[in-house]
Amino acid sequence: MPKAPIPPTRREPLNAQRICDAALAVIERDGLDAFSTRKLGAELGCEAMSLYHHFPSKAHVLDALVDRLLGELPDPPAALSPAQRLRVMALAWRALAHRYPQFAPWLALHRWNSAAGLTLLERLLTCFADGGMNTEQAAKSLRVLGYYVMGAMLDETRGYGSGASAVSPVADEAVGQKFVAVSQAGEYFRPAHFDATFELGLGALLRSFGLEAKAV
Amino acid sequence: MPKAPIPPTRREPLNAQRICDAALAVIERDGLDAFSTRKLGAELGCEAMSLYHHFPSKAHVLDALVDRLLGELPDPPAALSPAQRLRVMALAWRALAHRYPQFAPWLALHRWNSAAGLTLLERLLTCFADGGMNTEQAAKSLRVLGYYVMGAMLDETRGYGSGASAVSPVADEAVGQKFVAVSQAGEYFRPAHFDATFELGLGALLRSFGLEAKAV
DNA sequence: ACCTGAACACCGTTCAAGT
DNA sequence: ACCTGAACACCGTTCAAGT
Repeated sequence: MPKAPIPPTRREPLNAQRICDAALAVIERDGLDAFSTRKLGAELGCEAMSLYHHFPSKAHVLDALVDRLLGELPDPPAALSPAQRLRVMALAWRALAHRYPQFAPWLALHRWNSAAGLTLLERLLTCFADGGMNTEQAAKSLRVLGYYVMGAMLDETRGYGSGASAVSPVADEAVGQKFVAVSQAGEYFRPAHFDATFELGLGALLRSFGLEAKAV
Repeated sequence: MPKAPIPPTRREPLNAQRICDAALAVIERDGLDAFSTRKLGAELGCEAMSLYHHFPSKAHVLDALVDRLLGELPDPPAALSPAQRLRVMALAWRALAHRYPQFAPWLALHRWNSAAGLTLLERLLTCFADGGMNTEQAAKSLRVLGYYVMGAMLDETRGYGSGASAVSPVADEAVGQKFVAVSQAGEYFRPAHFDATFELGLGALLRSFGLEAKAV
């Protein structure tokens, strides 16, 4: 007589892909600070310790997530000018932060020294070189553009949830009375203005690079 | 007969100032992630719980630190042009991150909705207004400049210690072989070039704002 | 008023054991 | 090979108690 079939409640075996999917879901649902190996295990129907068979640490899971998201970024068509290609990549990079606002801080602050990150850096540096820059100009311009996009990603998303706001904020009424300029400017700090504001700085920086338009 | 004097080992009573001093010392010594209320208590020679008599939570201690550091930022002389005043404030803000690199992530990501923060925002917005901008232009330009400075602060300091680098970095030799442009650019990513790189973007953004020079 | 100690509900990770 | 359960060394914070 054959053995009884395994109970139907027996779940799929774990793998890196499923763990990453679940991690991103937990982070976007509960926030990055509340993300723990134990909670991730519960989400997957296993013990937290089972994860260590697929990743050496919690940080490795988050890094795998970064690599996956970086790998999704587009390679802009070569027909575009260098400045246009840089614009496309900057906007796609920023868009990732808006798609995963809770994960954004890890995404933005992570160094691009993984394979996917280095591939992107190479691609970006090529844009500057194609625009006529030498190595030094390209490296510094890349850094400048990176500072700007990274700061925007963090500033635009931190309001969404993860609690980096002051613990003892000044009450809104007091702001209106004592900080008139801030109070009036507040309207333009809202999400409705994010795209236009980002474009303002992005355009200024790209123009300042003086990249030669590539013949199409 | 009078009571015996209190033993000389009895320490100073706690106060907010001493707690903040110790917190900053612990953070810069051990890193922001390793900063805990228990460790702060040990540094001060008291139980972790004693801190709660002076601050309602650990986050409040860190916020008090932000407020103190923001309060140290200079108010540039009115004789300077609006663009020059903005430059002075941007550099002073960035300099704080370099003075306290471990604390920099909290400093940079914290919203300026405390009294000290709002005072600074008011001062910055006044520069844009003095340069001829209306409320909308001033608000958006402030945001743009903030993105840039914030990103630079984080990017320049994260290498110093708190471990936001990839957990599985590509080995240096492999970078040299497979990512030639990145490898060559690496020289210009070093701290020796931080000031010049930051100036590149700062100058570009300030010029793009088209602020009128104020007669001196 | 100021501080303590035990306790609660969590963490990430190690280790020996199970199947 | 893959997963588990107990355990270790931590967290932030609550609470009742001490002086």
